[in-house]
Amino acid sequence: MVKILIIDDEEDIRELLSYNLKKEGHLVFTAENGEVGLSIMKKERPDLILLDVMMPGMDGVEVCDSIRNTPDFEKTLVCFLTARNEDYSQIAGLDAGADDYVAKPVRPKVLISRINALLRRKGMLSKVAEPGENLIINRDKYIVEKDGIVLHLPRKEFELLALLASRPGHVFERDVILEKVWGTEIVVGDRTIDVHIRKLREKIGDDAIKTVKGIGYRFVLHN
Amino acid sequence: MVKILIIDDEEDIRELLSYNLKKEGHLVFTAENGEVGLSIMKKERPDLILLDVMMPGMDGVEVCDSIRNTPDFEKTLVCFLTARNEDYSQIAGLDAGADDYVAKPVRPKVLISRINALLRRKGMLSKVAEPGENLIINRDKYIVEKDGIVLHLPRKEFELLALLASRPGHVFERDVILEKVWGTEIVVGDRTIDVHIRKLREKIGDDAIKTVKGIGYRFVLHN
DNA sequence: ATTAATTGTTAAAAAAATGAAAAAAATGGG
DNA sequence: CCCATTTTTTTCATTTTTTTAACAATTAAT
Repeated sequence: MVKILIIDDEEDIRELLSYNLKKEGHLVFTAENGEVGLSIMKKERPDLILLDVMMPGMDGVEVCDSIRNTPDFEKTLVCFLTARNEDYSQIAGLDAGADDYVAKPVRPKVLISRINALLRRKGMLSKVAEPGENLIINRDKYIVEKDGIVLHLPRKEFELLALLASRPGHVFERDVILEKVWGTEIVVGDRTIDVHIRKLREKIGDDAIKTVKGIGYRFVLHN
Repeated sequence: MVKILIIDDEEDIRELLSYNLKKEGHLVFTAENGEVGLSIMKKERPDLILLDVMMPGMDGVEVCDSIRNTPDFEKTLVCFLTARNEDYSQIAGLDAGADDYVAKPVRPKVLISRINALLRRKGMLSKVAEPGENLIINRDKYIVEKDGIVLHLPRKEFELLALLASRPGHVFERDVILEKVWGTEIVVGDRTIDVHIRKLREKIGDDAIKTVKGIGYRFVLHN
């Protein structure tokens, strides 16, 4: 389940989108303008915000700016709803930090596929568990299920595992891991990654994460 | 030989690209819209899809989303064909999971070099050995498959093999090898290359790498 | 065939990378 | 503020990779 906030001044749109997203199993909130939207955001902490660009009062770009400047919400996903020819918003909006666009008039199927793509890209829908597989990562609940047993991993361990598992088989280089999990700001020692890897191995088994000496680590399925 | 699917609504473009790609020795399929394209994709399982962004019906971003959502095709290479000023698509499209872009109007030579670069980057051109298919170098996973057996090569050996195999038949001079694999900074003795070559020969067979006395080494196909 | 240059082989040393354990520091909740 | 948990650092052991060095074998040219 993903929390989605719709900010649009047109009631019809809110209802249309809300209906379709709920049908997808998401939890939907709506707001009719930017101010209300921001306050709902702070209360409900949605994973994704659908934001109309053209609105009376604060327009979408301003709202997005505001979101990006609100501590704790810098990384909330924002998807603009934009009229097809609003070239301005398409460029300014990207600058404002939107993660995606959907052109109006919105076709529900398109929207849903775009939202799913976005969530998947951002690792919120990661399902590492195909049928025979044994590890489920639930980014929404911050939970990992290993053979049906629920594990509550600390944040760094969770992020690290989620990253590795996002592309099974792919070798993540140490500096990429550092960048993705720790960010470019924080500088941590050389052994920090190893320690977290070891803790993960303790918890999910030694075989899941392979070392590629000189390069980095790789997550592998089954076995 | 690489299987390429072209999805574009303009017949002229399809023909132009098709003609040029076939001349390169590729196997080409075409589709005039997204729906047809997706169905051909499922049947033919192309290695690469050239996808026009602006099309009536499903646009390129949607098609790409769909590709990324189709089990088994998540990693198919997608290259967008995009009008020069479609800024939006260039950014949203990368996010949508395209692997590269070529701006329209497409110049065949440019396209071909881009495609080759892309295939090489993604390790699809290092499928050295067409008939018999006995050596596959996968840069993403840092593994080498020799007759279906997966080899985990240490870093230097891998880099060395990848370099040599990147241009089968071409003789790499010793100093070029040193520069590409070791870099200009590091200075190593004269026997270092030999030792690595020897280890590679141990692992992938003596015939794969030929010595060219006084010059360097050459990687050869078959046998 | 002899020779000089180059490359192959091998084992061992050196360097690099990682694992492990424990302790210190930071964080967060009561 | 204190306690428990998480995260990072430190140190040392272990393993793997890379390089060196000594010598053998090969090659190309004379």
